[in-house]
Amino acid sequence: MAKTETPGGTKDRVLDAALASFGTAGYDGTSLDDLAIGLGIRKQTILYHFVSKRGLLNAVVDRCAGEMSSALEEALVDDQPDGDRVEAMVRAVFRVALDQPVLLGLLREVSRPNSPGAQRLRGHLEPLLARARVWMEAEMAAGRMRRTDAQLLLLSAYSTVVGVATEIEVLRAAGVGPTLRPVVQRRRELLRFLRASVDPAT
Amino acid sequence: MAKTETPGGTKDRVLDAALASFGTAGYDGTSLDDLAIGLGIRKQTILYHFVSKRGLLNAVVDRCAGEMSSALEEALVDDQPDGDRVEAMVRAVFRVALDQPVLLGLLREVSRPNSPGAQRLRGHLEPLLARARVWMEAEMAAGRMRRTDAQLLLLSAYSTVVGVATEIEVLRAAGVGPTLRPVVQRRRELLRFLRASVDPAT
DNA sequence: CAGGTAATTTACCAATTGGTAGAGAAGCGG
DNA sequence: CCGCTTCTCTACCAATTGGTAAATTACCTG
Repeated sequence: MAKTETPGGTKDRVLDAALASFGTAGYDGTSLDDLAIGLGIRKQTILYHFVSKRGLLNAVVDRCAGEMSSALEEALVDDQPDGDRVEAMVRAVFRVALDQPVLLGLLREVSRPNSPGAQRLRGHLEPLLARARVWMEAEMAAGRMRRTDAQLLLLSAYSTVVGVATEIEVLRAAGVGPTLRPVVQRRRELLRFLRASVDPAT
Repeated sequence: MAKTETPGGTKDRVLDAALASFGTAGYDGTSLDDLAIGLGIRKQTILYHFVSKRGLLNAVVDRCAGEMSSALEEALVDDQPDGDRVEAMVRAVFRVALDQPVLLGLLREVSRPNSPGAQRLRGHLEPLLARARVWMEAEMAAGRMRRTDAQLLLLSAYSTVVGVATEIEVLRAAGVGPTLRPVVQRRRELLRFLRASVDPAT
């Protein structure tokens, strides 16, 4: 029967609130009671839908990883076959970061080793990373990309992107308004860095 | 009188353990009871020395910020007057990161906005950042450095450095041994990035 | 030895936490 | 109207949490 989960339903509202709370207050800093009160419902309703707090985190991680993945897939598909795929992906990720900053907050929270949900996130990201690594190695073999450690480069780019979320908040705290400029500048820098790491001419 | 705090004393042992726990399990994920048990003492002993959990966090942050600051000061002082100060500072920070990875873990934990201790960390870092900004702006005015937004550049470099801590752990989780190579490579990349951002010729 | 101070401990406590058990609602097909 | 499923609620609980109060020990000094 596969009920298509009305977006206005309780389950989705809980997911939204949980994403925001996990991303800002952290997993341990989030209490199911507070979460429920904020939604005007009772804690048991949350537990009914997600069994346990851990289950809720898993659901949030699954959903975010899904959104991020499909954003990347999209960027790879409807782009010109041999256009700058790297740039397309970076732009896609930054677009997500701007549309839903909380998502990067969660990514940051959950990408800490020993964090609950870290393993699950890896499960989602690993196939993506594997594909990217294979592609990069093919490019390097074909001489279209400078020889370098693909995994390290990817990890570096990843941490840079996640770092953006933090920076935006830190800048805001430092009095630099929530303008677009820092993000755009950061994206430009990251692209320059990636091109430099990738350019076979160097 | 200023008792010079014997390094083997209980207070320092608590600080060490708290640093490790806050940096890996997070502030909320750390319980005073567990901390005490791990040290073979009672929780009240911790509270006697640091009044409250928050006080303990503040003490840990103070100590770490102090170590980081003095490492930076040292790099700036005993270096050649107009040698590559940027490189000296980067090397200093990476040295700290390698000697005490937990320290970067705490930095990461505490640099999350809305985190307890974030404000205190800012209090320590702000004067450093201000000095660096002033220096950079002077360099730019003298034409020895490319015109760019000093604050953004510093923030970018900062988040990159903090990202290293995570990466090391993630790599280890991914099966890449705790070798020096990733760190060295990352440092090289960061330096290249900084030079590119700074080079007036570009 | 007296006595004060610093350090650590035992004994409790109120509040919060994630979670269980079960009772009502609400809607729906027969 | 009945029975079934889905969803939400009230009631309760055991465990853990940070923290207070006071007793105890260790140590130093006069």
